[in-house]
Amino acid sequence: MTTINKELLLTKIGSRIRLLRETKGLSQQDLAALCNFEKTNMSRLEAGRTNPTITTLYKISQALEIKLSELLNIDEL
Amino acid sequence: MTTINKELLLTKIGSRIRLLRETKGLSQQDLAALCNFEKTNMSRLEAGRTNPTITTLYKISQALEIKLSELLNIDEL
DNA sequence: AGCAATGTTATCATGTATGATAACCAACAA
DNA sequence: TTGTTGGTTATCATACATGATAACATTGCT
Repeated sequence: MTTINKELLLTKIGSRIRLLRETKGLSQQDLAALCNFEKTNMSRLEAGRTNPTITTLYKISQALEIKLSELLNIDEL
Repeated sequence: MTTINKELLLTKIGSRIRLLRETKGLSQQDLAALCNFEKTNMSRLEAGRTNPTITTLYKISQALEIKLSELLNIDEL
């Protein structure tokens, strides 16, 4: 259980969202729409350029039809 | 996979943190110290009176020595 | 060539999370 | 009584997430 820094944490989560989104064949636009926000904000999230709140991540998990814990199921975290 | 409202989401997460904290025999003070913040902020979090960022939740998971996905492993979410 | 789709960055206003301090309550021990 | 521990709430300043718009680059299609 090694602690990683904030930047790495955020990029890992962003990459995880991107992976799951692409697996479902959705564009950033599509996923953003399902979450009721703009594609620009999805781009920012996936790039790890923001520190999302749990409600934002929950909206994404719902749009991806997975559990919140699955969205954040990243080996290193 | 039913969508719940924000307030319920936050109280469920707060309760989850409290449960895990008490299971480890830690006071709010103890856990807050491990996370490098004040006990008042831990109280606020557990009460669901704030919408935590993922970095805050990550700090807590590290302090509790569990994975982030385990911290958020709540049936309904 | 134009055009639509996809994704990115910059920027802004507004709301709110965080970090901190102080005041308070309850339970309990000295 | 006094002091300690555990927890709560109110409040404040500062930083930043969110929601939104605009501008831009690519790619691929017609």
